[in-house]
Amino acid sequence: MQPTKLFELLLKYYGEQGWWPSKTSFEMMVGAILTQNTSWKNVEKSINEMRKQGLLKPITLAEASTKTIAAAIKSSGYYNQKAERLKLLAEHTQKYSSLQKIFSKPLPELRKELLSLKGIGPETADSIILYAAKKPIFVIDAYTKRLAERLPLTKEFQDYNALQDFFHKNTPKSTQAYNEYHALIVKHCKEYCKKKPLCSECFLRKDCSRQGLL
DNA sequence: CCCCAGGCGTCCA
DNA sequence: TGGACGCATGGG
Repeated sequence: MQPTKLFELLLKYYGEQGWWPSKTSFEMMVGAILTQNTSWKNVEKSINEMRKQGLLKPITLAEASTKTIAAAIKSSGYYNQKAERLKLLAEHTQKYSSLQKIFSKPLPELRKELLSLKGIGPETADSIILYAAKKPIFVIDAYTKRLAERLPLTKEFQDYNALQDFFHKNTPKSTQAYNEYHALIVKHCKEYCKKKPLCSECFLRKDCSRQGLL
């Protein structure tokens, strides 16, 4: 099946998702770190607690102790690691006068800079580039790999870069489309891709076989 | 009791 | 370069 066709089907079925759920770019970045290998439900609690304590701004977060931060984000798990990494992110942001200055860099340079920060790997960097900096990059996560493997969409699903290249080469480059596409994959997988037996119940399979796309 | 959740850094062959 | 492992809470 073509990636553009999959996008069309998901969009028609679920409608627009309007990601990322956050009020500011910095809050988005905080959420991106907190949600690493962690359910979004647990992250929401942490974000709310951080908001309550005024920790969602670079200035206050950079000045808070890791102990304070860790206590606030406890529900997200790995709280000692994540507290340190959030603090480093806040301090890095503070070094520039604003996030806008960081985000205005060319995409490859921005990606390299994000990847140099402790706790920001490929997925987190790409999420930030897409949802906070609003530049066109396709985010690969566990859901995307799973869907690509189970449909199957392609054989290039083992390696992060290979799967990302596959999407980049086979879809029109669009921030808005990539934003929706990734959100739709997550939405879909949360409902249908948790356990393998459910895959046969997935509406994509019915549509695909009906249209001879599998 | 188990497994999983919108990963990443480190270590080791 | 790639596979194992630690990190840790909350829900099913």
